[in-house]
Amino acid sequence: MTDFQKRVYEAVRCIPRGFAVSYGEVARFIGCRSARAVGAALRRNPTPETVPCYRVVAADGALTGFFGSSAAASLARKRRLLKNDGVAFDASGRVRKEFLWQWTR
DNA sequence: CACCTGACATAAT
DNA sequence: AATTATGCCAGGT
Repeated sequence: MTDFQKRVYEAVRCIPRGFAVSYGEVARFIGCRSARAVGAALRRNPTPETVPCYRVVAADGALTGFFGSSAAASLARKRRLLKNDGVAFDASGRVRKEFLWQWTR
């Protein structure tokens, strides 16, 4: 477990139920300019019970991957978890903007 | 050390 | 709205 990964997981644990944040937002919060690096850290989530990685989505609300895969079935699972949290989606399957959250600056 | 690959983001076509 | 080009950077090889 690298130091970078710890920072990512710690940040993601703070995302409140019923909201989603973008990879870029997580990156910015932990002081990194690469959203891709965040995705790489979440690619293999070691503790799904304590790190709700399904609450992390693309900047436009799209679901780009889950459980190490971007397959439709994985994304559907991710969508179900978010829905279960009360998050709503638009017609094109993206998280509605009013459910996108971010750390207060 | 030098590539290479992405669960990304943004600007320019 | 959709596609392309660039920048990004941690991890693995």
